[in-house]
Parts: sequence; structure tokens; C-alpha cells
Amino acid sequence: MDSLEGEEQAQLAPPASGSTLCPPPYVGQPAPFPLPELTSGVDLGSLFQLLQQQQQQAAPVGVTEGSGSASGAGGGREKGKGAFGGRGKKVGRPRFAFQTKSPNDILDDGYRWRKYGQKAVKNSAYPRSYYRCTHHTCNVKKQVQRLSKDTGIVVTTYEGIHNHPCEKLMEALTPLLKQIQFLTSF
DNA sequence: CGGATTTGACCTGCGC
DNA sequence: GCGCAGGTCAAATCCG
Repeated sequence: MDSLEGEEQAQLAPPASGSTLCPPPYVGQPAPFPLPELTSGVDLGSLFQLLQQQQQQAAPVGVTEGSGSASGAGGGREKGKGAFGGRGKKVGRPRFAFQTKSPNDILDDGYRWRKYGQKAVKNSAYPRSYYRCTHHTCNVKKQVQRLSKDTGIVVTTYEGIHNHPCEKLMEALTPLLKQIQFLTSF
């Protein structure tokens, strides 16, 4: 239901330079947090990393995530406890919400995501997609939903913090690191 | 053949 | 207590 109204509050770091705060057209109801509007040209990978750093510095554990709320739903399914069920508890998982203006639902943020669900949501003509980071030790999830009011805007909600480096970033940095190592070996 | 996606079923929490 | 809405699982399917 009104999952984001009230207790559950996504944490939102200050917008990076260049992005602008915009009114909260959040799934047909007012969002309890400001959403920055980004354009498709924004480097989401670095922006997200910046947000992570700020989040880690600024926020003590357990800021978000009321004990029982939106993300507390689901998680059931005794049957399928094996893969994911061990950690039914979600403690203090920060959430970041972005609005992006893009024709694509999928944003290339540098991480690899596997889709695990899609659901039609109320007050929206478009379904919400659920993704999970494919990294084995990483439990980060994200939800992607296009606004029915403005179909050009995609709302992406990240939940959790990656505990591994961004693959694309590492890919890009590896040759540089090797060069640095080579040069510093003299 | 392995990994990613699709999709229907199931579970839980909340409001009435 | 019931029904609704949201979130997740897992089998089936698709694709490189």
C-alpha cells in the first residue's frame, strides 16, 4: 500500500552538481523525500558511488527501514528459503531514490543486475521491475518504475550498499593501475 | 550449456 | 477477519 508514506523513508544524499531537485511525482502520491532529476547523460556510476560514500559517512546504521513496512512485506515463501531465506531480516538498509529522464528503463550504473520480478503497481500504467545485484556477496536491490504521469521519467530506487567495486569502474581502472604499478616499481 | 529473463503463484503487512 | 497491494520465489523459457 502506501509503502513510502510514513515510516519507510528512502535516504537521499544531496544532489550532485548538475542535477536539480524537482517536485515529487512519486507513483501517484507525494514522496516523503526529494528526488533529484538526472539526465541520461549523467555518470550514474560515479554519482552512486559518491552517494554511497556520503551515506556511509553521514548515516549511522539503521536510519531507514522501519521495523515493519513496505520492504518488510514479501520475504515469505517458506518453500524457497534456501537461496535467499537465510537473511530474511533486513537491518538498516539505506535506500536511494533517483529520477532519471531516459527512454530506457535500464540504467547502466556500472553494476550487473539480475531481474527477479515484475509487478503491476497501483496508480501506475507501467509495471515495477525488481532487480538484484548479481555479485554473490552483494545483497543490493533496486526497483525501477516509469512514471505514468511523465513517461519520460524513470524512478530507480536502490536498496542497500554494494560491498564490492563497480565492475565497469574496475575494468576502466585496471590498465591504469597496472601502469601506475609499473611506473612506481622503479 | 550457462546465465538472464519471464511469469504465475505465494507470502506478508496493513487498512478497513 | 478479510481483502488488497507489494515483494519474492522458482520453474519455464529465451538467448548468446
